[in-house]
Amino acid sequence: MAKEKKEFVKEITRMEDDFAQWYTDVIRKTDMIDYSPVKGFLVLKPYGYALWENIQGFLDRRFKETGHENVYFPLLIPESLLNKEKEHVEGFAPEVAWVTHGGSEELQERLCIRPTSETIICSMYAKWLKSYRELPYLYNQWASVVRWEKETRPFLRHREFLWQEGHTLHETYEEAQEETLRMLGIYRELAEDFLAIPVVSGIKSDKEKFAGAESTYTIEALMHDGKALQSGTSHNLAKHFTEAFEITYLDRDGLLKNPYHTSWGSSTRLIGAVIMAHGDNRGLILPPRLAPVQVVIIPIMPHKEGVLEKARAVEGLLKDRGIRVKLDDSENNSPGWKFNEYEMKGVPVRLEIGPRDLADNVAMVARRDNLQKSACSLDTIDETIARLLDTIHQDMFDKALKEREEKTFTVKNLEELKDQMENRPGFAKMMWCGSGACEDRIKMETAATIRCIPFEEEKVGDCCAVCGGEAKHMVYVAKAY
RNA sequence: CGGGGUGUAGCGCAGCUUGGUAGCGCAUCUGGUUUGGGACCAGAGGGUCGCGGGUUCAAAUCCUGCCACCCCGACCA
Repeated sequence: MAKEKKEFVKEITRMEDDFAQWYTDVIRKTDMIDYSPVKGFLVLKPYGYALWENIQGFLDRRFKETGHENVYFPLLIPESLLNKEKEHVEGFAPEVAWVTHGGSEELQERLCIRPTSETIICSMYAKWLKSYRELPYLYNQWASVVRWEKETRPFLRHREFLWQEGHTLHETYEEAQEETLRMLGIYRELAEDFLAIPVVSGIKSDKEKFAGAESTYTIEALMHDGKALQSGTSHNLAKHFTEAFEITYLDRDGLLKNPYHTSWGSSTRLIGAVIMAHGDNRGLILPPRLAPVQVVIIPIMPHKEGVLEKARAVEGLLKDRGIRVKLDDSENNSPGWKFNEYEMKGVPVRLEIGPRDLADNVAMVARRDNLQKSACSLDTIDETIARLLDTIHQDMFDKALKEREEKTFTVKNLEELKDQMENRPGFAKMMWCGSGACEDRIKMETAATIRCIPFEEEKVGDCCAVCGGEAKHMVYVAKAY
């Protein structure tokens, strides 16, 4: 048996030598997903879906608070609609899936499975919008989209993923811009205040922006392996689509005008971000506000007298506080097995209650994030745990921020950038002249990309790190998922 | 699309060189003993050996065609 134990430890500690392997191991062992018979499509099992539900819950609440309503548009988009916005179709055409038959009949016009819904939504907005009095349109939809990716990875890139996409119309450019930034701000809140992942907010370069957008804003997070993950995007689409789809309204001045347009989205990819930004070699570490189970109580009951009753009482206390708690009183597995199981699944807090604790009127409290274990009086346990969950959130955020800072360097030229990307991957801060040519060179020579021009730029030099010309912006560069 | 590899029980694999009863570990089920860091004993169930063809008295094993999946090199939330 000692041998089995050793193998288990070996398997889960692969992170040091192979991050990708560690990532898929964690996902497999935590029973979040399964792989479908169709390549690139994922089955979300209860534990995986619960994570998404909690993300949905946070976003939906914030969307409603900012005046948005949920709607639903169809899965299939006629080819002619997809083709209306030129840049958009060029961007998405290579990766759309097509429906060509209805029953045994070949369709006259083939239908694409939405890779995103701008086109179908705009076609309906064109029909609906008449007057400036109806503006703004503030709609969001929860849906899944299909993009026929060549290479897939669980949560980070599949051919179908769950997401939300907001699509709004406004009277002025300024209003649309304000909306674009407001929604990016909500994504930042989600990442930092809910998932405990620090992010860099900023604007995408022209080459990296959404197909059909005037400008694209992003939040970028850094993973354990030094790669960046785009974790939410918000686009100011200006009139690109509203003109192409002839969305018009009669304004106060009696003139027919095209409204300004935004769209913004975030997806199940965020679950991948949580795994890769917080996990360790024992498995998942869930931030408390996301965790489907925040506290697991493991009764240790060689003789059972009183222990289970006390565990149930504690469960009740925590539930009354609104804490998501699970009492695992199954007798199939040993306490040791349960400890490992819930650590692997990332449950933030574990309570152990056994005869020894009962005698002292305490419970053992074990934190998942730093693996510390201490005794806690049963009299004040609900208060203690409630506070502890907030502490854990903050500590996880601080730790992730510290890690990001340790992986962020300023580079002065292409050589330094290349060196960083090869030897100590992470974010590089550098100056950039703004030219597409220099951007291409970065990508060609280092395989990294400009992640964004941050809102908070620092002047880390005077000239472009690539061409030496006059610098326009400071940018974050990294290899990306 | 080019290079390499793998298909055998739910999962992970051995067996193939040199053809001859389908095997191991985990998981599952039953009974019992256990329970403070992945418990133990005893028993049981579970297989078109990826698919098709060929050679042979006999094929998981040899030959052949096909299929699927994985890894490495060009696009992407």
